[in-house]
Amino acid sequence: MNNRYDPASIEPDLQQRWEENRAFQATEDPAREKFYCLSMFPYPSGKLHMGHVRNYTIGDVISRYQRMQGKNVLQPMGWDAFGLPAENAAISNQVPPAKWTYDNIAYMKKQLKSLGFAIDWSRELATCDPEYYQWNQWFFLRMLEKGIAYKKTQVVNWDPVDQTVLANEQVINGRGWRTGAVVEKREIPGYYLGITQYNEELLADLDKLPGWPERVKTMQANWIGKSYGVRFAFRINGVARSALGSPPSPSGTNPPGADLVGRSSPEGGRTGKSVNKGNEGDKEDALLWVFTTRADTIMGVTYCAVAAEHPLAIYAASKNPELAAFVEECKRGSVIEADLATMEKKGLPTGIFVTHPLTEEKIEVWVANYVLMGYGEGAVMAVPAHDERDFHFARQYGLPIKTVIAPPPQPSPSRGEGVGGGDVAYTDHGVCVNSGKYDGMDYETAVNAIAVDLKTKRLGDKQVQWRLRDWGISRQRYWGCPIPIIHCDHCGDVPVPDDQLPVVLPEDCVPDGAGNPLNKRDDFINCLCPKCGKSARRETDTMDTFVDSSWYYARYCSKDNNNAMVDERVNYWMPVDQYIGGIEHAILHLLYSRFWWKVMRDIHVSMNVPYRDVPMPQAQDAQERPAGAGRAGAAGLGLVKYDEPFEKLLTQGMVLNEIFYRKPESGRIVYFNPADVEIQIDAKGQRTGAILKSDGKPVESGGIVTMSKSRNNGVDPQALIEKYGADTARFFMMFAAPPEQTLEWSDSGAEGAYRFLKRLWKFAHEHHLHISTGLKVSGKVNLNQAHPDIKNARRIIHSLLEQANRDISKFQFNTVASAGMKLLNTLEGISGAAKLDTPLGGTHETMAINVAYTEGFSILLRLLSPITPHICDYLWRELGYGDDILKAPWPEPDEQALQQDEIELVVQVNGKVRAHITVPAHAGRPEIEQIALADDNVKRFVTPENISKIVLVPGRLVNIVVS
RNA sequence: GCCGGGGUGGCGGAACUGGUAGACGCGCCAGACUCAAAAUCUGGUAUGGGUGACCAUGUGGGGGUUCGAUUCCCUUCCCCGGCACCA
Repeated sequence: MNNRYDPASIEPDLQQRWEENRAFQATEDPAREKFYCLSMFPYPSGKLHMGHVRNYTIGDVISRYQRMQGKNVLQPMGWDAFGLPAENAAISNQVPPAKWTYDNIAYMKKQLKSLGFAIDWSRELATCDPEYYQWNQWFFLRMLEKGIAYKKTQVVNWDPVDQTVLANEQVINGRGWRTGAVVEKREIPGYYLGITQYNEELLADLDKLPGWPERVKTMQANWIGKSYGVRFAFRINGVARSALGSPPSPSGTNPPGADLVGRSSPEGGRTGKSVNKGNEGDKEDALLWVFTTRADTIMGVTYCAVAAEHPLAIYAASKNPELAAFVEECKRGSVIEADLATMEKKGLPTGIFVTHPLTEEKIEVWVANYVLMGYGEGAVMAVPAHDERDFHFARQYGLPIKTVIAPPPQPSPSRGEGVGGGDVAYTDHGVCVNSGKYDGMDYETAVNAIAVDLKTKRLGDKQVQWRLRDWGISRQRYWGCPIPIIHCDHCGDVPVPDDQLPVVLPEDCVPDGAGNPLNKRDDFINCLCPKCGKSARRETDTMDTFVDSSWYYARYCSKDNNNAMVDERVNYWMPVDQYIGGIEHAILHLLYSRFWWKVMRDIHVSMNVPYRDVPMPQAQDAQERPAGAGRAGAAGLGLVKYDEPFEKLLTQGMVLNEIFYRKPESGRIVYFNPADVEIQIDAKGQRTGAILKSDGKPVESGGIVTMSKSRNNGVDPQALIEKYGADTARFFMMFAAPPEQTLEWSDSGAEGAYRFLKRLWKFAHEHHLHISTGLKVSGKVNLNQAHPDIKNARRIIHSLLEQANRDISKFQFNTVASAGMKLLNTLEGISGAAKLDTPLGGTHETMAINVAYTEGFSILLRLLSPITPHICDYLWRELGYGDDILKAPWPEPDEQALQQDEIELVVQVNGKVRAHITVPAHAGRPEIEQIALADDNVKRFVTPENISKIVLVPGRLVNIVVS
């Protein structure tokens, strides 16, 4: 073998070998335990970044480890290929998004292959492929049939230049992130998915996910935002129900068509817990419904406030120009929640009064900008004494403040000043006062009593409120999955019939930046109405790309089946045993996926008849299918089993690097790539400054942050692979930090990883003969009777293995890598310690050394093989261990090797380490105490008289307590 | 404001269920090899004191429980992430 480690000469060969052997192609086998290891698929942005390398290395280490544990492992890969960057690239380069995307996929796939990931490429998919997105469309139509998908008109952010809806994240300081145009609020129609129909289950099932990080579950729970309270109504004096008309549905939490004023409970028919709708009939007073979590403060209501979009506000504005102007102003304001939080509280009285349902008092209704149309009822009861916002508003407009809650009887020592009226609202729970019959009740008692009273009057009841809104999936964008709807002047919105699917997106469009280019494609738009056959127009909106990523994990399981979305094989592989990806997807993608999966479980589709007559594609690899596979589920069953798609979740940390910059007197900050900066240090290695290599002048350090183009602190993985090879890149990524933590890039750290692999190679080269000799004579040697130095080295090796096995099962790969390094250090130490002379000496001692090398290095190679597969695979074969390390079993420690005759104990005096003693492994307490007390240094602190106690921790330490 | 996660050498990070704090690596210092440099190898490297064996201090600060605390409890400061006029 070559005496020099040259990754460039071995890695491509091994990758080719794995590919030729189809080493990582997964086949369903009910007899074997499966392990589905999934990393979040990348957006094909151009080239891999360090975050990808980290993500996929973590996944690959887990996959390869599980494989060596004997599991049937599936690790697929695909492309989240629809999305805005392709359109933006198309606009600046005048290339069709499809070409840009497919070129990027080709390049990135090459990069992934060069990293040696154990991926089953036969299952590769791209979401922009009609073979994939046809099922988005098909399933969307099923959702439409079941009422889970629906159309409604809602206020959204509208970019007037790009002529598209913007997500809230895409609006920066009230302007479009790309165009800089002032964003407008617009009411436009779109399709929505009823994720709120699943809010209860999405929340409750978080408890079924012990393998998910706590913080992700917390973030999802917060996002779903369940709160318990009371929903009740004020009678609106002198305003008839009919006067308020039929407003647009304000909130995603409500099913389409719900009536705002006196509408049904947001939980609607699902729970059957319908609240009294109040008095029916046009002549009756209309009702103003509000929701509160603090029904115990209901006696302290001094006004009501409604959102500008609330029908009552609109009604009042129609009679009052000043109010109308204010309502308009509010509507123009930002819809970003964070902005609202800091906005000044403004409001105007409507002149309309309502009747308090319990006190019959007259209460004035205000329009206030702090009330959100999208949450609850778009209207609140205001209790200034016990709510911060109401308090500020009341102060500003001189509205009355009525205290109805007093601090609880038990003195709470930490209460601040101003309790019970004064400069702040008292918002804690307490006891009702000034509340008539409710006086003296605590929070819970009061809420219950008030809810009962409201219910008796048929004006309210307890109610659960959710923060989660339905998921709007319409995008006025070209590069996405077309929504399969046809607009007909006679028949309305008509779903595209199954046998006309897929609605294929024209791939040759070059967007010009103004609106959706599909609107200019008559060949796409013009079609015939499936119902009446007259000419009609195709919907040009496309689906949110989060739709694509909501079920790709299921498609991998039956990727070659063009007749069904999923087939029986999905129930073999799913759920995903381990999902790995960035924390940035903690809410959206993971919540949407959980929702989509549950809908797949619940939608009962008869698949006895294929939806269209398409021949099954020839399976490229003639994969065997389990019996019964081929059609999704049996009639009357959901498409999939199981409640949750992802059993365990690992959220990897970001990859960071330092930023360097200069800020000229005038002008913009200039960032310099760390590769072009030289760090200056003093004699102790401490940092004194940094200079730019090119001009030798100082630059400022801006701290260590996520790698990004804008701050020019990225490191290209390609350069790393080319310089050191894939194994070094992988080793460094695993060694530098635990997977969930942030990882700071370090050039010298990568260099150190390379150095270690060179040493590993060198060791194999130097001890080639010893190892092959050891393999031949291993049966003839009992290592438990070898030289003490060898036994000692073996004990260290096996205890390192023990620790590494514990760590790898916890995904603590940094200490696994570290154990590998220690293992090599130990092996390198054997030769000196045992005075190795000739490798073929033939004495028992020499044979023992050879066998110890053979055993130790075999452990080392297998332990490291998930992290650095190339070098380990190569050396395994080269040294004669076997044909294929991929088929080798995972190493387990030898209990006998862990035994020792003598052990070292720590001797403490009053908890401070004073000596180290060596005692026989099975020494009893008297013997240990005697040896400990005989130690010279111990004697300096201990006299026989002052000993008050001796604590003995077996195998660890002796603590002598002296007075 | 609420909810999570963290504060350990010059740096990244170790420390199994309360039991030797700083493993492993980076950096730095010294030495070997070399005409020299790179590469490689050997030794050292928490801080302060001592020639040294050792001693004192030390895991953000303060307090507690314990024979013994990075680990458990209370309190406080700081950093990161998420949510936020949510009624």
